[in-house]
Amino acid sequence: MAKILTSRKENYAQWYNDLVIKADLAENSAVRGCMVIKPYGYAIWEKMQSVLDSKFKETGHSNAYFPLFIPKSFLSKEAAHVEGFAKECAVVTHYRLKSSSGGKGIEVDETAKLEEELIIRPTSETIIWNTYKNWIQSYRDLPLLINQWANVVRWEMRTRLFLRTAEFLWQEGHTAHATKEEAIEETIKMLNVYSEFAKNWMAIPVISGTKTENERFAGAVETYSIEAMMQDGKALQSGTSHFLGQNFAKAFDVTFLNKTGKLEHVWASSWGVSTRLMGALVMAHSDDRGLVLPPKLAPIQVVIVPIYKKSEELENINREVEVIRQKLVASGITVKYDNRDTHKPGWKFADYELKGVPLRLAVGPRDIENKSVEVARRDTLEKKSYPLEGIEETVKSLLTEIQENIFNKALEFRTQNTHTTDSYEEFKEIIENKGGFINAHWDGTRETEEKINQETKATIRCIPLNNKQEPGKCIVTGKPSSQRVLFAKAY
RNA sequence: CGGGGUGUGGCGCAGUUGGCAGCGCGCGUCGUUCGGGACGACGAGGUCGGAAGUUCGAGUCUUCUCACCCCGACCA
Repeated sequence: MAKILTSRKENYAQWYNDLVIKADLAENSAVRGCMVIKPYGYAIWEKMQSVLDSKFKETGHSNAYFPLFIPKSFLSKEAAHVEGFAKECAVVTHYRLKSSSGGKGIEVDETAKLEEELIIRPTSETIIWNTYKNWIQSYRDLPLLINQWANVVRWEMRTRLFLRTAEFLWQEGHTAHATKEEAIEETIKMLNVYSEFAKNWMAIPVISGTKTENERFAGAVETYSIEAMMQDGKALQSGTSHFLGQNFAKAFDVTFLNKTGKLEHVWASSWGVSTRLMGALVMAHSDDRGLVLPPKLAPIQVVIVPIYKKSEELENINREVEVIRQKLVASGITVKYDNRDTHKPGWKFADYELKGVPLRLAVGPRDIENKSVEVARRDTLEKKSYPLEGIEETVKSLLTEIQENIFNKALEFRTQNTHTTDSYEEFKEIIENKGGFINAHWDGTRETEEKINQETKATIRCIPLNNKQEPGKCIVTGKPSSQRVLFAKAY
């Protein structure tokens, strides 16, 4: 087999890059830091979108759309928020071009300067809260449960396909509530939507928790996240949900009359997942031969490849496969029959493995003879013949099995790479040599977290929800601690 | 923003002392092949990132410039 991917062992980062490009998920564009998401990659994103979108609808949310541009003055209304995003904003300053004086090319027309500059949204809290001000007057207008699917821009210094790009796609939910309790409940409810999605659809186990002050969203009172472990032991924050308190309501003066006729500021949440999930999906399951996709998110769940010598044989196989295909489609399975005669079977095998198609059926003269089909699993690379009779049931249960298997593999990997220690020396040694997650005691201060970060590159990923309360001593300062927190190097 | 590197057919690269722009993959046509990335023959495709300079002559030397990549600080 021609080796086309760098192996994970050789260079994990390179493997990831190779894979994203070779599997046709995305490529770098002519614009620095911005990627082109290719049809195959976008198909996966669309599946994620469609599942999440229906979950948002089920939990009572409606979609809407707010502008890409945010007046500069809006961004500065919430102090922490502007502080957090100021360094990575793209700014629109002019609205017209003109022909260059030299004759060729165009240049900015300096006479067309905007009175107020526009920020390309790094997130939409400000424009949305400015709008909510007009939508909310009474407790009867609450809760307000809105989501938007959009692109945002954060001018990142260094970018990586899907994991960190200057422009990325995401959804951002923005809700307004009458009480603090309700807003917190919403924040956690959506965090749970994310964690269930990660587990049940992406087949990635995640740890839900709260962020420390250092890692908190700019403008939030509390940030919750789901953290996943990648195959190199690093953590990937895969979704966030923020309890915003009354910060934005106060900044944008969003008030409502409660039942007793008293004017109050509303309580808020915001939550989002992005195309970064694509990166998580790639890095959680894939191997040196290519992508491994969970059946529930695979654009093609089953590919059928005909094996033949002469064209009469192909006609025969075509007829046979059409029957199989219809049975599978009737069972709700996404099937592709690839009978292109421009590529050989071996080439197709390798290509669909690279693209992570969960199951591959091969149908040749031998199979027709034996009334069987050769089925190859992408996750285990196992090949086996199954009777044609009842193939749709076989495929269905294999797909279920693959979905479970890759989740279990990811869970097993995480378990094996999660450590517990009470010694800072050991902590350093683990981070340095083994990687993975570490549960350790921490005194709760920003200083200690920063010290650990500087000395080891590890950060506190989260304080897990429903964490076991367990008195101990901070691994650095020895000060008392009531629980262990989750440390790891992160993307 | 600091450090390092690279720009030559679609992609990956070679190009010696300055002397006819090459190789592999891919692409096209034809034939033989087809149960794990087939092979042969023929063929198409490049103002060598850009500008200026040195020279009889520049992919190669000089100056300037642009772009991208990698490593760090920052970040979902």
